[in-house]
Amino acid sequence: MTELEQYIQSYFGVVLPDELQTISSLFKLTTIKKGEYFLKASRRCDKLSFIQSGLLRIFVDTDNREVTQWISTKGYFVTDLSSFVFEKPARWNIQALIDSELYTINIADYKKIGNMVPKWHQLEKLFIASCFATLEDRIFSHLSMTAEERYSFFFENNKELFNQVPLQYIASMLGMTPETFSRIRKKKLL
Amino acid sequence: MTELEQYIQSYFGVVLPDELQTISSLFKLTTIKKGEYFLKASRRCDKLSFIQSGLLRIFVDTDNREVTQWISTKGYFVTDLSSFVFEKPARWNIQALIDSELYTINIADYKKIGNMVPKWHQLEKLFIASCFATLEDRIFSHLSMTAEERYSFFFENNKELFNQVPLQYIASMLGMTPETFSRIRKKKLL
DNA sequence: TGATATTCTTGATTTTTGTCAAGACCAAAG
DNA sequence: CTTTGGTCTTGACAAAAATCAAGAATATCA
Repeated sequence: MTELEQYIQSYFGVVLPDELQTISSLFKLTTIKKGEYFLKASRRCDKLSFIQSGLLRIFVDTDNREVTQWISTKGYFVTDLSSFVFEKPARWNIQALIDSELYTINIADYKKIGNMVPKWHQLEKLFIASCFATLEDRIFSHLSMTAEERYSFFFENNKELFNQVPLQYIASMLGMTPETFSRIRKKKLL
Repeated sequence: MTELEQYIQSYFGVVLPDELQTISSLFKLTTIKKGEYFLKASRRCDKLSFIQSGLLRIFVDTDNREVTQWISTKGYFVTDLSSFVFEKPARWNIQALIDSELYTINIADYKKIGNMVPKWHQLEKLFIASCFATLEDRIFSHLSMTAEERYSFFFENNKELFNQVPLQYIASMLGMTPETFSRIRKKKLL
Protein backbone atom coordinates (compact mmCIF):
# COMPACT_ATOMS: atom_id res chain seq x y z
CA MET A 1 0.00 0.00 0.00
CA THR A 2 1.37 3.39 -0.96
CA GLU A 3 1.79 6.19 1.52
CA LEU A 4 -1.08 8.03 -0.13
CA GLU A 5 -3.33 5.01 0.27
CA GLN A 6 -2.38 4.69 3.90
CA TYR A 7 -3.33 8.27 4.54
CA ILE A 8 -6.58 8.04 2.60
CA GLN A 9 -7.45 5.03 4.64
CA SER A 10 -6.57 6.72 7.91
CA TYR A 11 -8.69 9.77 7.13
CA PHE A 12 -11.58 8.18 5.29
CA GLY A 13 -11.44 4.59 6.47
CA VAL A 14 -12.17 3.10 3.07
CA VAL A 15 -12.18 -0.66 3.51
CA LEU A 16 -12.06 -2.58 0.25
CA PRO A 17 -8.52 -2.68 -1.16
CA ASP A 18 -9.66 -2.26 -4.75
CA GLU A 19 -11.74 0.78 -3.84
CA LEU A 20 -8.76 2.29 -2.16
CA GLN A 21 -6.66 1.65 -5.20
CA THR A 22 -9.34 3.10 -7.45
CA ILE A 23 -9.38 6.29 -5.42
CA SER A 24 -5.66 6.71 -5.09
CA SER A 25 -5.12 6.16 -8.81
CA LEU A 26 -7.08 9.35 -9.48
CA PHE A 27 -4.51 11.40 -7.60
CA LYS A 28 -1.60 12.52 -9.75
CA LEU A 29 1.79 13.41 -8.39
CA THR A 30 2.53 17.07 -9.01
CA THR A 31 5.17 19.40 -7.71
CA ILE A 32 5.07 23.01 -6.70
CA LYS A 33 8.08 25.22 -6.15
CA LYS A 34 8.70 27.47 -3.20
CA GLY A 35 6.75 30.69 -3.61
CA GLU A 36 4.37 29.38 -6.25
CA TYR A 37 0.66 29.62 -5.68
CA PHE A 38 -1.45 26.54 -5.29
CA LEU A 39 -4.48 28.81 -5.28
CA LYS A 40 -5.24 32.49 -5.55
CA ALA A 41 -8.18 34.00 -3.74
CA SER A 42 -11.29 34.73 -5.85
CA ARG A 43 -10.41 31.98 -8.36
CA ARG A 44 -12.17 28.65 -8.22
CA CYS A 45 -10.34 25.99 -6.29
CA ASP A 46 -10.89 22.99 -8.55
CA LYS A 47 -8.47 20.60 -6.91
CA LEU A 48 -7.71 18.82 -3.70
CA SER A 49 -4.19 17.78 -2.83
CA PHE A 50 -2.51 15.52 -0.41
CA ILE A 51 0.87 16.76 0.77
CA GLN A 52 3.47 14.07 0.15
CA SER A 53 6.22 16.44 1.18
CA GLY A 54 6.47 20.17 1.72
CA LEU A 55 4.60 23.00 3.35
CA LEU A 56 1.80 25.24 2.14
CA ARG A 57 0.52 28.40 3.75
CA ILE A 58 -3.12 29.44 3.61
CA PHE A 59 -3.59 33.16 3.98
CA VAL A 60 -5.74 36.19 3.24
CA ASP A 61 -4.80 39.68 2.22
CA THR A 62 -6.47 42.36 4.28
CA ASP A 63 -6.14 46.13 4.03
CA ASN A 64 -3.26 46.35 6.49
CA ARG A 65 -1.60 43.00 6.34
CA GLU A 66 -1.59 39.36 5.44
CA VAL A 67 -3.36 37.00 7.80
CA THR A 68 -2.12 33.43 7.82
CA GLN A 69 -5.03 31.11 8.44
CA TRP A 70 -3.12 27.86 8.55
CA ILE A 71 0.02 26.05 7.45
CA SER A 72 -0.53 22.62 5.95
CA THR A 73 2.10 19.98 6.40
CA LYS A 74 3.11 16.58 5.13
CA GLY A 75 0.41 13.98 5.50
CA TYR A 76 -2.50 16.41 5.34
CA PHE A 77 -4.86 17.51 2.64
CA VAL A 78 -4.97 21.01 1.28
CA THR A 79 -7.74 22.82 -0.58
CA ASP A 80 -10.18 25.67 -0.12
CA LEU A 81 -12.98 23.45 1.08
CA SER A 82 -15.91 25.75 0.45
CA SER A 83 -14.62 26.67 -2.98
CA PHE A 84 -13.96 23.04 -3.88
CA VAL A 85 -17.24 21.70 -2.56
CA PHE A 86 -19.56 24.52 -3.60
CA GLU A 87 -17.67 25.51 -6.73
CA LYS A 88 -17.54 29.14 -5.80
CA PRO A 89 -14.67 31.65 -5.64
CA ALA A 90 -11.93 30.82 -3.16
CA ARG A 91 -11.51 32.90 -0.06
CA TRP A 92 -7.92 31.92 0.64
CA ASN A 93 -4.58 32.15 -1.06
CA ILE A 94 -2.48 29.04 -0.82
CA GLN A 95 1.23 29.28 -1.47
CA ALA A 96 4.10 26.82 -1.20
CA LEU A 97 6.55 27.73 1.54
CA ILE A 98 9.10 25.24 0.24
CA ASP A 99 9.33 22.99 -2.79
CA SER A 100 6.54 20.47 -2.30
CA GLU A 101 5.24 17.23 -3.75
CA LEU A 102 1.49 16.89 -3.93
CA TYR A 103 -0.87 14.13 -4.93
CA THR A 104 -3.56 16.11 -6.66
CA ILE A 105 -7.04 15.27 -7.83
CA ASN A 106 -9.17 17.60 -9.89
CA ILE A 107 -12.82 18.23 -9.20
CA ALA A 108 -13.99 16.19 -12.18
CA ASP A 109 -12.10 13.09 -11.07
CA TYR A 110 -13.08 13.71 -7.50
CA LYS A 111 -16.73 13.54 -8.42
CA LYS A 112 -16.14 10.14 -9.98
CA ILE A 113 -15.20 8.71 -6.62
CA GLY A 114 -18.74 9.28 -5.40
CA ASN A 115 -20.06 7.10 -8.20
CA MET A 116 -17.48 4.39 -7.89
CA VAL A 117 -17.38 3.99 -4.14
CA PRO A 118 -20.87 3.66 -2.67
CA LYS A 119 -19.92 4.66 0.84
CA TRP A 120 -17.83 7.61 -0.29
CA HIS A 121 -20.17 10.46 0.58
CA GLN A 122 -20.62 9.02 4.02
CA LEU A 123 -16.88 8.82 4.57
CA GLU A 124 -16.46 12.31 3.25
CA LYS A 125 -19.05 13.50 5.70
CA LEU A 126 -17.12 11.95 8.57
CA PHE A 127 -13.90 13.46 7.39
CA ILE A 128 -15.36 16.94 7.13
CA ALA A 129 -17.02 16.52 10.51
CA SER A 130 -13.64 15.82 12.05
CA CYS A 131 -12.26 18.95 10.38
CA PHE A 132 -15.17 20.84 11.87
CA ALA A 133 -14.32 19.54 15.34
CA THR A 134 -10.73 20.66 14.89
CA LEU A 135 -11.90 24.19 14.13
CA GLU A 136 -14.20 24.14 17.14
CA ASP A 137 -11.15 23.47 19.28
CA ARG A 138 -9.28 26.23 17.62
CA ILE A 139 -12.06 28.71 18.30
CA PHE A 140 -12.14 27.55 21.87
CA SER A 141 -8.43 28.33 22.14
CA HIS A 142 -9.15 31.92 21.15
CA LEU A 143 -12.01 32.22 23.62
CA SER A 144 -10.15 30.78 26.56
CA MET A 145 -6.40 31.14 26.14
CA THR A 146 -3.88 33.97 26.19
CA ALA A 147 -1.39 34.47 23.39
CA GLU A 148 1.24 32.75 25.51
CA GLU A 149 -0.98 29.74 26.17
CA ARG A 150 -1.79 29.41 22.50
CA TYR A 151 1.90 29.60 21.72
CA SER A 152 2.80 26.87 24.20
CA PHE A 153 0.01 24.60 23.11
CA PHE A 154 0.88 24.95 19.46
CA PHE A 155 4.59 24.60 20.09
CA GLU A 156 4.16 21.36 22.01
CA ASN A 157 2.21 19.86 19.13
CA ASN A 158 4.15 21.30 16.20
CA LYS A 159 7.75 21.70 17.30
CA GLU A 160 9.13 20.66 13.93
CA LEU A 161 7.39 23.55 12.19
CA PHE A 162 9.34 26.18 14.12
CA ASN A 163 12.56 25.69 12.24
CA GLN A 164 11.00 25.27 8.84
CA VAL A 165 8.84 28.33 8.26
CA PRO A 166 9.13 32.06 8.90
CA LEU A 167 7.93 32.53 12.46
CA GLN A 168 5.85 35.54 11.53
CA TYR A 169 3.46 33.17 9.77
CA ILE A 170 3.04 31.04 12.87
CA ALA A 171 2.51 34.21 14.89
CA SER A 172 -0.24 35.28 12.52
CA MET A 173 -2.05 31.96 12.57
CA LEU A 174 -1.97 32.03 16.36
CA GLY A 175 -3.46 35.51 16.33
CA MET A 176 -0.56 37.63 17.55
CA THR A 177 2.07 39.98 16.15
CA PRO A 178 5.59 38.83 15.31
CA GLU A 179 6.90 40.99 18.17
CA THR A 180 4.64 39.39 20.75
CA PHE A 181 5.58 36.01 19.35
CA SER A 182 9.25 36.82 19.62
CA ARG A 183 8.91 37.96 23.23
CA ILE A 184 6.99 34.90 24.29
CA ARG A 185 9.64 32.84 22.63
CA LYS A 186 12.44 34.55 24.50
CA LYS A 187 10.61 34.14 27.78
CA LYS A 188 10.19 30.40 27.17
CA LEU A 189 13.89 29.91 26.46
CA LEU A 190 15.02 31.41 29.77
CA MET B 1 -44.93 22.46 3.89
CA THR B 2 -44.20 22.80 7.58
CA GLU B 3 -41.66 25.25 8.93
CA LEU B 4 -39.37 22.34 9.79
CA GLU B 5 -39.57 21.06 6.24
CA GLN B 6 -38.79 24.47 4.86
CA TYR B 7 -35.68 24.70 6.98
CA ILE B 8 -34.56 21.18 6.18
CA GLN B 9 -34.93 22.03 2.53
CA SER B 10 -33.04 25.26 2.87
CA TYR B 11 -30.12 23.61 4.67
CA PHE B 12 -29.99 20.29 2.89
CA GLY B 13 -31.76 21.00 -0.38
CA VAL B 14 -33.69 17.74 -0.44
CA VAL B 15 -35.77 17.78 -3.60
CA LEU B 16 -38.47 15.13 -3.66
CA PRO B 17 -41.47 16.16 -1.55
CA ASP B 18 -42.04 12.67 -0.20
CA GLU B 19 -38.43 12.36 0.86
CA LEU B 20 -38.73 15.63 2.69
CA GLN B 21 -41.85 14.44 4.41
CA THR B 22 -40.18 11.16 5.32
CA ILE B 23 -37.31 12.98 6.94
CA SER B 24 -39.35 15.54 8.79
CA SER B 25 -41.68 12.89 10.19
CA LEU B 26 -38.75 11.42 12.10
CA PHE B 27 -38.34 14.64 14.07
CA LYS B 28 -40.53 14.80 17.18
CA LEU B 29 -41.61 18.00 18.83
CA THR B 30 -40.13 18.25 22.31
CA THR B 31 -39.86 21.08 24.78
CA ILE B 32 -37.12 22.11 27.13
CA LYS B 33 -37.50 24.55 29.98
CA LYS B 34 -35.22 27.42 30.77
CA GLY B 35 -32.16 26.22 32.62
CA GLU B 36 -32.58 22.58 31.64
CA TYR B 37 -29.74 20.80 29.92
CA PHE B 38 -30.09 19.57 26.37
CA LEU B 39 -26.69 17.93 26.81
CA LYS B 40 -24.07 17.56 29.49
CA ALA B 41 -20.41 17.32 28.59
CA SER B 42 -18.88 13.84 28.70
CA ARG B 43 -22.23 12.17 27.98
CA ARG B 44 -23.06 10.94 24.50
CA CYS B 45 -25.04 13.34 22.39
CA ASP B 46 -27.49 10.98 20.74
CA LYS B 47 -29.82 13.55 19.27
CA LEU B 48 -30.00 16.39 16.83
CA SER B 49 -32.56 19.13 17.21
CA PHE B 50 -33.98 21.88 15.15
CA ILE B 51 -34.94 24.95 17.15
CA GLN B 52 -38.55 25.82 16.46
CA SER B 53 -38.46 28.50 19.12
CA GLY B 54 -36.10 29.40 21.93
CA LEU B 55 -32.42 29.76 22.63
CA LEU B 56 -29.72 27.29 23.65
CA ARG B 57 -26.26 28.05 24.88
CA ILE B 58 -23.30 25.83 24.13
CA PHE B 59 -20.55 26.15 26.68
CA VAL B 60 -17.60 24.52 28.42
CA ASP B 61 -16.53 24.59 32.04
CA THR B 62 -12.89 25.43 32.52
CA ASP B 63 -10.94 25.78 35.76
CA ASN B 64 -11.60 29.49 36.16
CA ARG B 65 -14.78 30.08 34.32
CA GLU B 66 -17.41 29.07 31.83
CA VAL B 67 -16.66 29.64 28.18
CA THR B 68 -19.64 30.11 25.91
CA GLN B 69 -18.88 28.64 22.52
CA TRP B 70 -22.09 29.60 20.79
CA ILE B 71 -25.74 30.49 21.22
CA SER B 72 -28.14 28.67 18.93
CA THR B 73 -31.29 30.40 17.84
CA LYS B 74 -34.60 29.74 16.14
CA GLY B 75 -34.24 28.19 12.74
CA TYR B 76 -30.91 26.49 13.42
CA PHE B 77 -29.87 23.01 14.39
CA VAL B 78 -28.26 22.16 17.67
CA THR B 79 -26.15 19.15 18.65
CA ASP B 80 -22.61 18.27 19.61
CA LEU B 81 -21.59 17.34 16.10
CA SER B 82 -18.55 15.24 16.86
CA SER B 83 -20.35 13.40 19.63
CA PHE B 84 -23.38 12.80 17.43
CA VAL B 85 -21.46 11.73 14.37
CA PHE B 86 -18.68 9.73 16.00
CA GLU B 87 -20.71 8.49 18.96
CA LYS B 88 -18.17 9.61 21.47
CA PRO B 89 -18.43 11.69 24.67
CA ALA B 90 -19.63 15.23 24.18
CA ARG B 91 -17.27 18.12 24.68
CA TRP B 92 -19.92 20.78 25.21
CA ASN B 93 -22.73 21.48 27.61
CA ILE B 94 -25.90 22.69 25.99
CA GLN B 95 -28.48 24.44 28.12
CA ALA B 96 -31.75 26.19 27.34
CA LEU B 97 -31.58 29.92 28.00
CA ILE B 98 -35.36 30.23 27.73
CA ASP B 99 -38.22 27.77 27.35
CA SER B 100 -37.72 26.28 23.92
CA GLU B 101 -39.49 24.08 21.40
CA LEU B 102 -37.33 21.63 19.53
CA TYR B 103 -37.89 19.20 16.73
CA THR B 104 -35.69 16.35 17.82
CA ILE B 105 -34.43 13.24 16.09
CA ASN B 106 -32.51 10.50 17.85
CA ILE B 107 -29.45 8.89 16.41
CA ALA B 108 -31.23 5.64 15.55
CA ASP B 109 -33.86 7.42 13.48
CA TYR B 110 -31.27 9.71 12.01
CA LYS B 111 -29.38 6.74 10.64
CA LYS B 112 -32.54 5.58 8.89
CA ILE B 113 -32.54 8.69 6.75
CA GLY B 114 -29.33 7.56 5.11
CA ASN B 115 -31.04 4.37 3.99
CA MET B 116 -34.25 5.98 2.85
CA VAL B 117 -32.90 8.97 0.99
CA PRO B 118 -30.15 7.98 -1.45
CA LYS B 119 -28.62 11.43 -1.70
CA TRP B 120 -28.68 12.05 2.02
CA HIS B 121 -25.02 11.53 2.85
CA GLN B 122 -24.09 13.84 0.06
CA LEU B 123 -26.41 16.54 1.33
CA GLU B 124 -25.16 16.03 4.84
CA LYS B 125 -21.63 16.48 3.59
CA LEU B 126 -22.55 19.78 2.00
CA PHE B 127 -24.29 20.96 5.11
CA ILE B 128 -21.33 20.15 7.34
CA ALA B 129 -18.97 21.75 4.83
CA SER B 130 -20.94 24.99 5.10
CA CYS B 131 -20.69 24.77 8.90
CA PHE B 132 -16.96 24.33 8.46
CA ALA B 133 -16.76 27.46 6.34
CA THR B 134 -18.64 29.39 9.01
CA LEU B 135 -16.06 28.37 11.59
CA GLU B 136 -13.25 29.34 9.26
CA ASP B 137 -14.73 32.82 9.16
CA ARG B 138 -15.00 32.88 12.87
CA ILE B 139 -11.36 31.96 13.31
CA PHE B 140 -10.44 34.62 10.83
CA SER B 141 -12.29 37.15 12.97
CA HIS B 142 -10.07 36.24 15.89
CA LEU B 143 -6.92 36.50 13.83
CA SER B 144 -7.72 39.82 12.25
CA MET B 145 -10.18 41.81 14.35
CA THR B 146 -10.11 43.62 17.68
CA ALA B 147 -12.69 42.96 20.37
CA GLU B 148 -14.55 46.07 19.26
CA GLU B 149 -14.63 44.97 15.65
CA ARG B 150 -15.90 41.54 16.60
CA TYR B 151 -18.56 43.19 18.72
CA SER B 152 -19.74 45.46 15.92
CA PHE B 153 -19.79 42.71 13.37
CA PHE B 154 -21.74 40.37 15.58
CA PHE B 155 -24.12 43.09 16.70
CA GLU B 156 -24.99 44.05 13.14
CA ASN B 157 -25.89 40.47 12.34
CA ASN B 158 -27.55 39.47 15.59
CA LYS B 159 -29.20 42.55 17.05
CA GLU B 160 -32.21 40.63 18.30
CA LEU B 161 -30.05 38.45 20.54
CA PHE B 162 -28.86 41.40 22.64
CA ASN B 163 -32.10 41.84 24.54
CA GLN B 164 -32.82 38.17 24.94
CA VAL B 165 -29.78 36.66 26.62
CA PRO B 166 -27.38 37.66 29.39
CA LEU B 167 -24.77 39.79 27.69
CA GLN B 168 -21.95 38.05 29.51
CA TYR B 169 -22.61 35.00 27.34
CA ILE B 170 -22.29 37.01 24.17
CA ALA B 171 -19.11 38.57 25.56
CA SER B 172 -17.68 35.12 26.18
CA MET B 173 -18.51 33.77 22.74
CA LEU B 174 -16.85 36.82 21.22
CA GLY B 175 -13.75 36.22 23.31
CA MET B 176 -13.82 39.13 25.74
CA THR B 177 -14.73 39.81 29.37
CA PRO B 178 -18.15 41.18 30.37
CA GLU B 179 -16.45 44.42 31.42
CA THR B 180 -14.82 44.96 28.07
CA PHE B 181 -18.10 44.11 26.41
CA SER B 182 -19.94 46.64 28.54
CA ARG B 183 -17.45 49.38 27.77
CA ILE B 184 -17.59 48.78 24.04
CA ARG B 185 -21.33 48.87 24.32
CA LYS B 186 -21.31 52.21 26.09
CA LYS B 187 -18.92 53.64 23.53
CA LYS B 188 -21.20 52.57 20.69
CA LEU B 189 -24.26 54.18 22.25
CA LEU B 190 -22.67 57.62 22.53
C1' DT C 1 -44.95 43.91 46.99
C1' DG C 2 -40.56 43.32 48.90
C1' DA C 3 -36.53 40.48 49.27
C1' DT C 4 -33.04 38.13 46.89
C1' DA C 5 -30.41 36.71 42.65
C1' DT C 6 -28.20 37.89 39.07
C1' DT C 7 -26.50 40.78 35.79
C1' DC C 8 -24.57 44.95 34.24
C1' DT C 9 -21.86 49.08 34.72
C1' DT C 10 -18.17 51.92 36.25
C1' DG C 11 -13.71 53.33 38.09
C1' DA C 12 -9.00 52.41 39.31
C1' DT C 13 -5.31 49.68 38.25
C1' DT C 14 -2.44 46.08 36.15
C1' DT C 15 -1.33 43.13 32.57
C1' DT C 16 -1.15 41.95 28.00
C1' DT C 17 -0.57 42.98 23.50
C1' DG C 18 0.22 46.15 19.60
C1' DT C 19 2.91 49.80 17.29
C1' DC C 20 6.86 52.01 15.69
C1' DA C 21 11.59 52.23 14.89
C1' DA C 22 16.23 50.57 15.00
C1' DG C 23 19.46 47.28 14.69
C1' DA C 24 21.05 42.31 14.51
C1' DC C 25 21.06 38.14 12.21
C1' DC C 26 21.05 35.11 8.35
C1' DA C 27 20.69 33.11 3.95
C1' DA C 28 20.85 33.61 -0.98
C1' DA C 29 23.03 35.84 -5.07
C1' DG C 30 26.31 38.19 -7.42
C1' DC D 1 33.36 37.69 0.31
C1' DT D 2 30.29 41.28 0.26
C1' DT D 3 25.88 42.90 -0.72
C1' DT D 4 21.12 42.49 -0.38
C1' DG D 5 16.65 41.41 1.18
C1' DG D 6 14.10 39.22 4.30
C1' DT D 7 13.44 37.92 9.03
C1' DC D 8 13.89 38.23 13.85
C1' DT D 9 14.77 40.73 18.09
C1' DT D 10 14.73 44.49 21.20
C1' DG D 11 13.43 48.83 23.39
C1' DA D 12 10.32 52.56 24.31
C1' DC D 13 5.90 53.65 24.26
C1' DA D 14 0.74 53.43 23.39
C1' DA D 15 -3.36 51.05 23.20
C1' DA D 16 -6.32 47.32 24.29
C1' DA D 17 -8.08 44.31 27.35
C1' DA D 18 -8.16 41.95 31.93
C1' DT D 19 -8.74 42.19 36.82
C1' DC D 20 -10.62 43.62 41.08
C1' DA D 21 -14.00 45.83 43.65
C1' DA D 22 -18.08 48.43 44.38
C1' DG D 23 -22.41 49.78 43.35
C1' DA D 24 -26.55 50.21 40.19
C1' DA D 25 -29.90 48.11 37.59
C1' DT D 26 -32.73 44.34 36.54
C1' DA D 27 -35.01 40.07 36.90
C1' DT D 28 -37.00 36.38 39.87
C1' DC D 29 -39.65 34.58 43.14
C1' DA D 30 -41.82 33.94 47.59
